[in-house]
Order: sequence, then C-alpha cells, then structure tokens
Amino acid sequence: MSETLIQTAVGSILAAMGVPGWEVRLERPRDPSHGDWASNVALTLAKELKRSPREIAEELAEKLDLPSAGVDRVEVAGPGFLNFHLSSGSIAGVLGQILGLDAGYGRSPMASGEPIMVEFVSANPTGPLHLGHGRQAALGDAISTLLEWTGWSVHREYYYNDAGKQIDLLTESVKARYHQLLGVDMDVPEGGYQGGYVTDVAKALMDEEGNRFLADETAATMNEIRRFAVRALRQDQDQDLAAFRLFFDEYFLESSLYTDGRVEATIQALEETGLVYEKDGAVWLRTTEFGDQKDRVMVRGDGNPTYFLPDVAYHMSKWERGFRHVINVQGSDHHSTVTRVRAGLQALGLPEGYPEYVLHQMVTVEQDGREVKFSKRAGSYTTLRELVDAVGSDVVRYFFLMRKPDAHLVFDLGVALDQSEKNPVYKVQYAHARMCSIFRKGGLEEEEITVEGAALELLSHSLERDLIKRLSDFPDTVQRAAITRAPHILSDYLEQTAGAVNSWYHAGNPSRSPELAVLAEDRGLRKARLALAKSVRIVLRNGLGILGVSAPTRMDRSEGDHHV
RNA sequence: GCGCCCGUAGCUCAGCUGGAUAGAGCAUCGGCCUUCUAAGCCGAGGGUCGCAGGUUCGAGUCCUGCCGGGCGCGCCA
Repeated sequence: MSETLIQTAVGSILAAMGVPGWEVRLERPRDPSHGDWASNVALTLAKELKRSPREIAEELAEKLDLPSAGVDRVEVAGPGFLNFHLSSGSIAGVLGQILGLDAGYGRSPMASGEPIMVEFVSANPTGPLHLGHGRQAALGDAISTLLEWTGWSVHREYYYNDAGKQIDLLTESVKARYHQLLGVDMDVPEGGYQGGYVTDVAKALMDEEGNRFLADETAATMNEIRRFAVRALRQDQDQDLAAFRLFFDEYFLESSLYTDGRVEATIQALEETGLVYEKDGAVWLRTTEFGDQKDRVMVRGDGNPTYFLPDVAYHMSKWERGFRHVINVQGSDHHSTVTRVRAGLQALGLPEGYPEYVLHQMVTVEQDGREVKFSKRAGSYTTLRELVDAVGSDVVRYFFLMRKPDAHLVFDLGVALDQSEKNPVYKVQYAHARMCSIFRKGGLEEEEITVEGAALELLSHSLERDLIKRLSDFPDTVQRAAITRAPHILSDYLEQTAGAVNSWYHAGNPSRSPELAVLAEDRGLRKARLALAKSVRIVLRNGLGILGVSAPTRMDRSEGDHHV
C-alpha cells in the first residue's frame, strides 16, 4: 500500500520528465538508515536521459509530493539511490487492511482461477513412503496451496504405478514370503523387495486366504496375490499420507491407461509421427530429435511397453483433461525422465517445456553430525512415518520446506526434537501462541479488536515499524514463493518475522516487558498495539497454514502433535 | 566421458529479475529473571562468496574454463 503510493507519486514526476511508464522498483534496504523503501530508478534512467544518476535523483527528491506519497522525508544516497522514510501513519495503515482481510490477507488474484495440476509423491505401491516422498509431499502440497493463494484452481494428483515390472517383482516377493511362512522354501527373487513389510503383507495374505495359493503358479493366482499386495500397500501408504495430513483430488492409476486403451492409442499416435523405428527387436522413438541424449525404447523385445510409454500416455491425459499448466514434483534422481517425457509429448504436438518440473535433492537425517537410519519397517531406508512418529508432522513438514528444492536437505534430528525456540518451527508457533495469550490474558475477544479508535501513528518505535513493514511484505512474499515454486521463501520469512515479533514483545525493558504490547496507558496506543498483535497472529497463522503446519493458540509441552 | 544440481561464517543454509558496508539460525563468548511464556530477550566475535578469467558505472548473482561434491546416463521406475 505504502509502496503503490510512492510509485504513483514518482511515476507522475517521471511522466513530466518525458519518461512515462518507466518502471519504478522499490526494495527494502538492508540498512535501516536507508529508509523504509529504496529505489534505483535514477540509476536505471541515467542512460536514457543522458544525465548523471545523482542529478536525476536530486530532481525526483525535490519534486516529490511527500504527503501524498505517505513519506516523511526522502534522501538521495550513494550513486543515486532514493531512500524513502515513511510516516508512521503510512506504515501502520496496513494494519487496517490486515484485520479487514483476516484469513484472506496474503491472497492475490494473479491467475484468476486458471486450472493447474500439481502431481506429486506418486510412489509405486511397492513399499512404505520414504523421506524423499516426504519432501515431495511437503513441497507439492505447499506449492499447491501457494498457487491457490495466488488465484490458481489447483488439482492435486497422485499417480500410482500399479502396473509393470516392479509390481511383478513385488508380487513374486510376497509369494516367496508367503511360502516361507507356510514352511515351503522359496527365495525372494533377484532384485526383489526385502523389507519386513513384505513379510507383513504375506502374513496378512496367509491369515485371509489360508494356504490355497500354495504351489499354485497359475496366472489367476498371481493376479490375486498382486491385487492383494497392491491393495495392502496402498492402504499402508494412505496411512502414511494421512499421518502427514495430506489429501489428493485424484489418484490416477497407471493400470487404467492400459484398460482404457490409452497406451495403445499413444503407440499409434507416435507411429504416425514417423519418428518410430525398430532396432534389435525393440521399438524406439527418436527422442534425440527433441534434445534427448539418446533415443528411447518404447516397446521391449518381449512386446511389453517400457515405462516410457505409459508415462507419455499419462501426460497426454493431463493435457486432454484440460490442464495447460502442470507441475510435476519429483526427486532429482528421476531428472532424466524430464527430457524424455517432454520429447515424447513434443512428438505428439504438445508445446516444448510441457510439463513443468520441480526437482528436489535427497534427504538425509543427522544427529550430532552423524547420519541416522531408522529403517525398521523398510529394512534399507528410513520411512516417512518413522520420522513423523518421532518428531511430529508439523516439524517434518516445516523442515522439508526450509531449504530450496535444489539443495540437498540435511534433516537435523537434534534440532527437530528440541522443543525450545531453537527449533524454527516452534519459534514461529510460539510467536503465534504468544499473540493469542495476550488476548486470552487480557480477557479480550479477538473479534472485538479492530483499528477503530487505534492511534496507529503512535506505533513509531523502531521495533514496531520494523515488524509492521514485515507484515506488509507478506502478500508479496507469498507471490514470490508461488511464482518461483519455492516454499522456503515463505518459511524463511516466517522465521524472520517470528524473530521480529519476539523482539517487539520483549522490548522496552532490559528483562521482560510484555506490557509494551498490551498495557499501554493511552487507550489509542493500547488499541493500536492490540491491532498489531492481532495482525501478527493473522500473518503467522496464514503463513503456517500455507506450509501445512498448524498454528496452535497455546503451546504446552503435553499438547500438540510434537514428539512422543 | 556426457547431462542436471550444488560449492557463501565452525555447522546447516538464505541472498528476490546484477545494486549501497554479504545475512539468518545453530554453535561459541558476554550481559539480562523476588517469573502476567527465561520454552525467552539484548549484545559480541567469526567471510579471499571453490579457483581463474570475462561482460559494466556496479558481480555472491550473468558468460567461459578449471577444481571439488551429489544424482543420472537400462529393453528398471
């Protein structure tokens, strides 16, 4: 708000100087002595106007209509920066807006309801979800919510690879364990699934079906075992997802691509492109035509399609279902599929760069500088549920979102288990709970807190100004995080804001002085501070909500979903 | 060998489309409680932004080449 006032005021001067519509970018200076907003517009104009940046800046500063821009004073600094110092009233004006919008503060209608699909997790139903899936889950869900907050109509989708070779291997593995349980010697196949959960599935199969599958190699039996195993592991994953408070609009089954003929149709469509050829008994697609490093096999020598084909068919279905915008969240270990799938789609006439990908790096868990592995359920890897059980869903979600997707993520179990403010999740949640406790202890109904009669201009303490400026940056932060598909921008913001909240809350007295926040003698000031406290609560609650983390109104060690 | 990603404080990482003296958390050290949340607050130290060139008024940010690390390079997904 204060931003647009300045931009408008500067813009009208620029128009008079012969450069109408010149972009006036404002940024928050790092150094507080450089004011509340700074602009480099004079530097960018130097070439255009053939004048020195400082000279241009001087002219702008002189001609600026201070009151209408909400500015107390403006300075020219350095090579020609304009530093705007806002009036307290102008800064605090945003509080009325925050209280008015409340749960909607931070939303923006950038995309005006366009549909977009976010596909994430998409684990094979061959075992429990691992930490990579967890990171993907946290990322995909947060990106989805960020998109919703910026005006997209989001469709969350989970793709089940419930067909193909991996499922065959799972079936064989379950069969082997089933036989072992019934006292018949049988090896888990080469490259099969070794985790303890396979035996659990086999045991359930035995409990339910007895020994009727023993030594039965018929296709019908194998199908029954397959169906049983897939169902059991899907249920298992559903529980993992529920523990992580994750919900999808659609679960898309790979097997449906075969049953409804999409795979067959895709083969035909690709063949018509003339980019298909046979070699070594297999059918290939000339994906090198679209920048792939080598051509890819579509149909194996044994007549079965590779995963590539259903992948292309699946993504065609996204397009055909009307999604012109699709984001796939995947582990970077699958990054080679990106060019491949896109190439297949381009061959079929879809635009280059469809779909969009967010690739994330791996997750490792460390404690005291050493790698930790739980790996009880899966045998070889730590499962998502094990980690959620250990530290709680809020902590896991937040930690998975603290780093940019590109960066390898080290999950510090020591910090995660810590319930003090050293743990960034709790730091933010405590700041939120603290605001709630102000209202509770003051016996105030939150709805009664408004800017009515609040002397906002009295919120002139530097800590207050700083905090309010941060609050007014929230919508912009949400947009930036959404556009760059980078939730860490938001978690970073929340952490910084929580720090500013704590400083404000404890300011004024060398030890503790919450009365600064609530118990001002002056009624107008008291109201203003309450309005600020409520605004803080709104921003933190909205921000945490976007990240899929709860915003408790009070923090007790015994409560919440933190660790066991 | 080829492709993608990463290299910033002791550790884990930010740094928005190139902007002013490179930041945060943790760790370390030093101040604050006869408690309305000390589960906290305030302050300090700590850097050749992997290396070397280039582009320009200006480079952690863009380009090139090296060095180091991760991942991928299947008729597995």
